[in-house]
Amino acid sequence: MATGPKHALFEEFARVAQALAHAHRLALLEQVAQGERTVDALALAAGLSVANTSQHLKLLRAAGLVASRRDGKFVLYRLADEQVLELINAVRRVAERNVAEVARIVGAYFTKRDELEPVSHAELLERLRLGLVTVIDVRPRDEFQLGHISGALSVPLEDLEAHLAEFDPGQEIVAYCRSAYCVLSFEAVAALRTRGFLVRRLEDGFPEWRAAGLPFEVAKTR
Amino acid sequence: MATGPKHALFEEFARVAQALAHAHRLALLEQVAQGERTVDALALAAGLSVANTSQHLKLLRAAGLVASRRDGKFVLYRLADEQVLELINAVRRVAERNVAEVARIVGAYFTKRDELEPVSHAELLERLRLGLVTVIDVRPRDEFQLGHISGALSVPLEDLEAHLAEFDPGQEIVAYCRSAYCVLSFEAVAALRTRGFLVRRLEDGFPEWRAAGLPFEVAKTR
DNA sequence: ATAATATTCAATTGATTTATTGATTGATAG
DNA sequence: CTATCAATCAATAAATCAATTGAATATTAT
Repeated sequence: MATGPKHALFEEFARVAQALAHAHRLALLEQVAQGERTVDALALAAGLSVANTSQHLKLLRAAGLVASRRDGKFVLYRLADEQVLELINAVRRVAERNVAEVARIVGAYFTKRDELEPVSHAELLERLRLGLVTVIDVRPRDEFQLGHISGALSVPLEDLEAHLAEFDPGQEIVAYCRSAYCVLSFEAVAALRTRGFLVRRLEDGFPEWRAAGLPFEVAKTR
Repeated sequence: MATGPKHALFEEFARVAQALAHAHRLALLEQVAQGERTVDALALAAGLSVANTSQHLKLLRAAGLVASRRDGKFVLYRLADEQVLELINAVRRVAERNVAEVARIVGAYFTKRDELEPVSHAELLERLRLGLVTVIDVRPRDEFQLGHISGALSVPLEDLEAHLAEFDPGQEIVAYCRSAYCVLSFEAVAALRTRGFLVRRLEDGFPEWRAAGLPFEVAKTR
């Protein structure tokens, strides 16, 4: 049973899964999913050394999860395609449903801060169209500039205080971030609720919104 | 960046991916996806020692990919749920699209034997309803008995010769197997074509058919 | 109880993976 | 051409994983 085309394919599939099998690489993939980033920027965002980041990225590229191109002195990495986003979310869904420890972490850190249901893509799209919501992007500004939901305001979590005056207390706020469990949007929701705003989270992050073909904008080239 | 709930979740997601990251475990998952099997049966099917199989299964269970129950002396393993099937197929799709080596293997071993498009679920369902096709299940008989497409004939690949007389040369045959790249159905198609039959493969295996909620039957308890 | 069978566990060995360090390559600017 | 900066490579040590072996556990049949 150790030979034949089927086993050869399983070896390749295993290599793809292996590439996902490290917390740092999942963190890098989350970053890369926001848009093209340099190795340096990714290393900083993930809190890793540049050499280590480079090696993880190399492995991700060999597994077909990311692609890269050179732009002058920089090498820019991006997600290979949208199937990769689906794969990552498939892992997340299985872990949510079947791994007790995930339920425990989510229960302890996340749901208490966000008792209301998150907003779905469809609902946000409709309410945006009707002008009923303020959408805030709580990621760092450079990620906002790489791409954001059309009409969203850039309100990095650390600048939240400074933007409070801009929000209409009568209008609902929807906050979004990098992905389903990105902490920033949970923190933003908690902070705004204590100040009396009506605020909910988007069901998942910007990459999923873009992959769904919904309207987004890009600010600059870099 | 090495602490916090997000990192803890990534560690858990990585554990799920890690469970998929071995060819033997993917082979075991494919078997388990056909229906409940004993450790012994799985070890035999995968060509592994029982102890080794048991340890791989333990890891798969810890990652939430399979579940088990004891029935007398036996422990029966099954897929944890249908999300796991989706996860495995998400890995397969990414590998097909983005890993050159997969394209090479598929090209070399598979597509040459099966130049026609595979039959989709919807098409097979319709043609079955109209009585236009003979559906053959080319897996070993015990897998057929664990569950098969309603109306399918059990024609294990090694018994194919003996069943040739049963087939109506004027009617199209659709062969299916365990999964998208299960070799058996490719071999069956090749063998039947050389004998002049009109025959195609189903687009993927029995587990996907069942997960899609399409009609299937179970032969015996074991 | 005892034996037989199915599975799991524990300990070992060899292989693979990860992070670090420092050297090297590739590209640009002066 | 040289200096500089971004990224990669190479070598190493620590940690983890995989397969084997033999012992241990759980269940059934005698």
